[in-house]
Amino acid sequence: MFRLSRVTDYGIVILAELARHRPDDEPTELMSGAPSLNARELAERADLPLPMVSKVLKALTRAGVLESQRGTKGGYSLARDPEELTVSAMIAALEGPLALTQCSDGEAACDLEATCSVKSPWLIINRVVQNSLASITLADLTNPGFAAQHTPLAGLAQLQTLADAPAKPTSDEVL
Amino acid sequence: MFRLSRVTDYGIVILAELARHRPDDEPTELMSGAPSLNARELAERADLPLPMVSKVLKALTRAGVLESQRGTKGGYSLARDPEELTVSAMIAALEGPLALTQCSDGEAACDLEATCSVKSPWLIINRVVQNSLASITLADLTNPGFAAQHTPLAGLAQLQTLADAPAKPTSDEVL
DNA sequence: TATTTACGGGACTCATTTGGTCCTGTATCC
DNA sequence: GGATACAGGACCAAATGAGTCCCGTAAATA
Repeated sequence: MFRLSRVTDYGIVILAELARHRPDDEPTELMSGAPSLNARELAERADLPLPMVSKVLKALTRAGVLESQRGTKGGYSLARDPEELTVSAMIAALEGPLALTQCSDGEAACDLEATCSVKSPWLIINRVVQNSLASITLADLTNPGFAAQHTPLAGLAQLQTLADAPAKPTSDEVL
Repeated sequence: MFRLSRVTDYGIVILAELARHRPDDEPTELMSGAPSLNARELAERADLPLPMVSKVLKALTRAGVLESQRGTKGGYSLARDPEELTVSAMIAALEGPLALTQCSDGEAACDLEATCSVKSPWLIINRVVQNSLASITLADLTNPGFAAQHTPLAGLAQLQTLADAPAKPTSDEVL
């Protein structure tokens, strides 16, 4: 059905919560570096089951999107600024590299490769989608004004915007 | 893994075969309307198992992408010109409307709707992807020159092209 | 140092989806 | 009327996904 897994769906929600929590942090933590929330707090804020939230947080930490702190005052915090974390990077962290079809992920050439004439078009499509997702950041997701700029009928204007504002490169960019 | 099903993958290959078959058709069929290939012939050309090809063809016919003819000289033919069939229409025909997450397909509001702050961004992402896929047609997929224009590093140029050339609207456009 | 808290890395179960096949019915052509 | 080919399912095995749980380890505190 051409959709991403629920883990990724939850992950975006959780990351948005973390991004929203950054600015108005408790003063007592100001000197200890990045503010953080633990898994339980995030599960409550997002109203999601704690085990799933914990699972997602672990995956995001392993992917380098989050930083974790163990112990009594432990928790999770963003490894980068929300402006530098793209949607494509979030998806890649939680689902692996974007690849719409088997033959477009670079591995395991299918047995049709010699005669397959649609391979490169799929690669093109992959790239277009990838660029689209790389042009939206976590900061955009938590910016109330962002959605208002993109009404349902403004699709082409959105595309134009994407073309004018190149995607920010990230270290874990794929494809 | 953010990929589409194998049925869709096969479907694109099959549609490409049908599109490629159109121009140099046997003269004997010129007066009988659109040229056609039957399921067995398509399975052989695409080197795919016949039952799967048949399944895909039936789905494409039900979706209105193909027209079928029963009987001894039966087979399948494109319902429209390749220039008018977009990639997004093909995907929609085989997998249903594009919806990356549950909350973006318009149905069954999830129980987080009241507090969910990332819903509209997902809608935006959906639309951007949709527009990208709607800008590439079946004719592009079978045009050898098309892939050459889009080298792996020309992602942004591709986006610019999309913005300049608005997507062709189709009857089964979704979202 | 003992205890508590919280992350790390798994294994594990259950339900759903997917990939693939097959069978019966119906329309068409000769 | 017989052969061909599409229509529409049912059906099954394998893979995937969602979700839970357990045990180990690190950090802070009393």
